Amino acid sequence: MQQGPQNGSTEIGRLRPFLANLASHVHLGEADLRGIAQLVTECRKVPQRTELVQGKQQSGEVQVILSGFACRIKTLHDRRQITSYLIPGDICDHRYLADRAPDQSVCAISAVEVAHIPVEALTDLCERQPRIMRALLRVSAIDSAIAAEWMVNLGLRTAQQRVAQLFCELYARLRVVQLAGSQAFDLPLTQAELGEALGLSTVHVNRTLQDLRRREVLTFRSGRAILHDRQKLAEIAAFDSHYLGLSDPTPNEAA
Amino acid sequence: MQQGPQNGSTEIGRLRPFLANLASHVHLGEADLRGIAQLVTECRKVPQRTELVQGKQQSGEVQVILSGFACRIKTLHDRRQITSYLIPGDICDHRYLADRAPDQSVCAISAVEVAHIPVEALTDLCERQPRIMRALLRVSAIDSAIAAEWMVNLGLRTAQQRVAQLFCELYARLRVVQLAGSQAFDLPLTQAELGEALGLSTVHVNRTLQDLRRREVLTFRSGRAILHDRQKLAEIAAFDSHYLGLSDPTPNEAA
DNA sequence: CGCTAGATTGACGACAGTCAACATTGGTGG
DNA sequence: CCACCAATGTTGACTGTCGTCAATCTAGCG
Repeated sequence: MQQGPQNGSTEIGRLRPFLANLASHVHLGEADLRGIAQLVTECRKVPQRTELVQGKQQSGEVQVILSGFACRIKTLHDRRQITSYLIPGDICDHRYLADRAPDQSVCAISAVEVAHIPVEALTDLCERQPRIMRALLRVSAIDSAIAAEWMVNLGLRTAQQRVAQLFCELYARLRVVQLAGSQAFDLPLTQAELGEALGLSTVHVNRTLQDLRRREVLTFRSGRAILHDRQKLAEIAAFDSHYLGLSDPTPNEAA
Repeated sequence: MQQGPQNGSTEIGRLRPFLANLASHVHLGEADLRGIAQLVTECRKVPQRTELVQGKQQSGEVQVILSGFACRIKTLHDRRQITSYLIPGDICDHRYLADRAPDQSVCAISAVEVAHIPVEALTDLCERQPRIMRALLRVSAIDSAIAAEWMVNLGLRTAQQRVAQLFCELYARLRVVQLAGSQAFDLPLTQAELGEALGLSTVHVNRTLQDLRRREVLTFRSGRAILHDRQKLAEIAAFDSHYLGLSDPTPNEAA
């Protein structure tokens, strides 16, 4: 069933977040999953705070996060804007779809495991299995939808609402890959890194978090988020999960 | 050479902005252009301030802007965030790539002409002509890159810089479709609409524009922008056109 | 035990929002 | 041709959210 130490069903285990992510959009069979798993040429561990993908560089590979957290970053002068958080199951960048490199870099926030998949092999597979193609395009579309929601965040929400929105989003996304409990999840971010995503200063993030904590809505401490009152949190954020394209709330397959 | 009153080479003329847009990323031959033009089933005129695409609705067609300006919009409570401006040659939304509707609506800013292309026909063409597929994916990738740049705008630029950035971007994009002169272009936006894109209040947009005018960098008045000092404007914005993926500065074909 | 990264606090200032009045423009109809 | 109207642009006064700076606290770690 496998072709070497790197391929086959053992890979399915490691790739689970990615497969779960894809399967949450388009139904994929055993064969599809195995097909994808076999494309993985390399799994590597990357230490905290390392660049996974460089800004203007071209590579023939797609990188998929298997464990840990990363983010896409754009830099202006010497300040950074985090344009998205990448969680297990996410594709580092979708530039592989178009053969040109946009100007974002991807940076590991925690220690991260990534799988490499050669673009060509993936393209071939997509041609044979349109369902897989569709799943990948869906993932990419949702990526854009998240970007749009973040613009709303930056453009018209207050600090409170921004923080609340982000935690609602991350909760929903982490649920998909089974990395969130019913009201808590691990999130190895510093307050500074939250600020870089939310367009807020570290100090203000701190105060906002304190306020939410005091009101017993959300506690975020030492890398762990506890959503005491998801209802209220969603209210504050005016959160509508629609944009995440989660049709089925909790896929149980392969759990 | 044509198959009816709606198809064939006459369409090439009207579709020129779209074709120029595609061709600026991937080289396309006469045959490709004709192939695309023949897919157009309908061209309609849409009055100012009309919704072109509704939020959560699915349609089997791609809509392309032929003339006029539009924008994508997300709404929070009763305030709007413009997530992108659409200019002639742009595709209203890329949801056709994934078979699921994100939650943005598209709204005509000025009177607009749009061409409709059935998704299926386009998909078929893409399969026969991978170059066209690649061009479409490139366009979609640049769309994402613009979104990321707007996040930088909202997240870490000041009002001045935001305005400057936006005008730099629009200038560059309008150049591609031959809608900008050497230092001026038409832009039928109100200051309020600028504010909705930039995350600024109308009043503040007004003051910022005044300041840029006073400093003889940029004049924006009654729907026309004049870039008196593009150099300085780009400096203020810290503008780097790289993200727009413009390899060749001024394509002259079919001009 | 001291070091460092991260979190927290306080004081202060500034950029941008809000409100409300007023001016200008362009379009419409008498 | 002018009067009127609505939409857009402009201005001033005031407010508030949030940024900056800098000091202090805390916890993990060698």
